[in-house]
Amino acid sequence: MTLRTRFAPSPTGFLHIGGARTALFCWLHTRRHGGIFVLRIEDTDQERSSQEAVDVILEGLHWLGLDPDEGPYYQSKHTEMYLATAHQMVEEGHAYLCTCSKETLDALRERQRESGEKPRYDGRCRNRTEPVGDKPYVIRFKTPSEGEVVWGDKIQGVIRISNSELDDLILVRSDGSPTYNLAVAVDDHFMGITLVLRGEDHISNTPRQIHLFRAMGWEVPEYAHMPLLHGSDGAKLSKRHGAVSVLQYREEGFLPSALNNYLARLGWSHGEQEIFTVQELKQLFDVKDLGRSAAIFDRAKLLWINGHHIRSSSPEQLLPELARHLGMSGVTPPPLEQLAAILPEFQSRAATMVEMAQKCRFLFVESVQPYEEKSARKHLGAGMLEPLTELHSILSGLEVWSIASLEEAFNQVLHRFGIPMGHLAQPVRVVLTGSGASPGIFETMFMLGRDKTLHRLQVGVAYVTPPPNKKHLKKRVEGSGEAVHRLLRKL
RNA sequence: GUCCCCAUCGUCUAGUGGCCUAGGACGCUGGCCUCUCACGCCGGUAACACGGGUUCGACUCCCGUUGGGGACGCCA
Repeated sequence: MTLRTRFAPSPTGFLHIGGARTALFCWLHTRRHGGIFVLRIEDTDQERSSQEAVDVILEGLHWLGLDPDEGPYYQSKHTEMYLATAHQMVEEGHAYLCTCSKETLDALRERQRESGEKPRYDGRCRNRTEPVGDKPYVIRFKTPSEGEVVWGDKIQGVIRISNSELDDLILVRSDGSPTYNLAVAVDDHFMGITLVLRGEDHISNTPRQIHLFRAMGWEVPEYAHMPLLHGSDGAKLSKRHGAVSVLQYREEGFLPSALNNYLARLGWSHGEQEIFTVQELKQLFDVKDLGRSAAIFDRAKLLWINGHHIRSSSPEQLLPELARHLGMSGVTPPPLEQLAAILPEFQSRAATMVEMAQKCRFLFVESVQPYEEKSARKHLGAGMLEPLTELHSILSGLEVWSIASLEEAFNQVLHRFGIPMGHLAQPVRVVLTGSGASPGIFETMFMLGRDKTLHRLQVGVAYVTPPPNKKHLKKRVEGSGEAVHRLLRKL
């Protein structure tokens, strides 16, 4: 029998990182074993489900590359099938009609909790097979009162739950709609699911669903309950931790390959390997190798892995994202071919695509002023006037604008003033990029191009020119350059 | 409260009775490289929760304690 797994989110919110991990493990395990990955939308709760949520989940899965082989199926379209199953169970004596009101049940639970018992329905309607007048009723499953349910969980090992722990669960609500456990069992059966892989918060549902399978005489699938993902406080990931949509990670400049890599390493490992491509994961991942303890989400390591993937990605994979983030940071991104030329210089300098956009932004803006204050104070003293002027002069006369010629020009200035490399490179860097950190200075000048480099040097010269008194300045202004005009206006 | 699950460095993990004075990775940190920032390279920091067994020998097996998590809905 071919393996069939399913990922079954309920569309009551976005797909967060924990759900994404469940989907990833399901998908990877299925890829590894040549099975079918089914997507099923669990929208039996019409009140809380929404189409927007479905769309966002689909988009998130697609971004991660976890497209289903089948589906999405919608449970809301299978209502009749669920109800037919429930009625068959009533007919065959596996289920009954319960007319107890919510108030009655709340009171019952309250009493049980107080006396230290596990809250569960007491079965007072157990023999009812017909409605009582027009009194509203729900359909309940008649859980065996004796014995226990045992299954060999592919991750957790043998789990046994005593039937005395189980409630007579509601199959159909008083408004006639099916509930979760009924819908899941029916769908898992009719969709031919052979392996139910889900979070361990579903362990308590498993014996209930197994009971439904048995009552209907269906073959019970295999189960694998994976440990949950926890927030930094050690509790199940929730919105309180700022558990956000996986799409938020795209906005923050993470690569899907990196997110998959990181998520896969939470609860799973392969020797001492840390970096995996999706291809490798598809060949290596198996749920039987999963650990049994919960893992805490660690953004620092995600960042490191993301940096790794950025470094090992081809420009083609990165360019559209770089352009997108540049656009969002307010600069008009140049054509992709032009971006391709500069991208390699930034691959080793960014942990996220957002960071990369920030770091290469200086190439595309009109002005890099105001300079980063600390760097300017440190590197742009009055003493830089002559070296910068000299460099500008030599660069102006350069016939070929290349790394080699720029280096040669630099060396001339260095030699003439007898200063070390750092004493010229840093001031030039601040003047060209506005900050004290950038790719190599020759590469920076080369990428920036002749016009922008010369212009920014000129602006820099003006910046380091000691503030003269106005009279003196006015005299100089006659027939002098743009930069001085600007300086005058500033005074 | 009841039931279920878990327990190795701060975090992710390797470890399946002797190879462990516990290995790797992130982080933090010292250094190298160096025009800056990264990358890269070399080094350091830091853990078997506790108590009983079993055994010639326990991180590894068993029991208990403690701690953490999950589940107890006409939510999924």
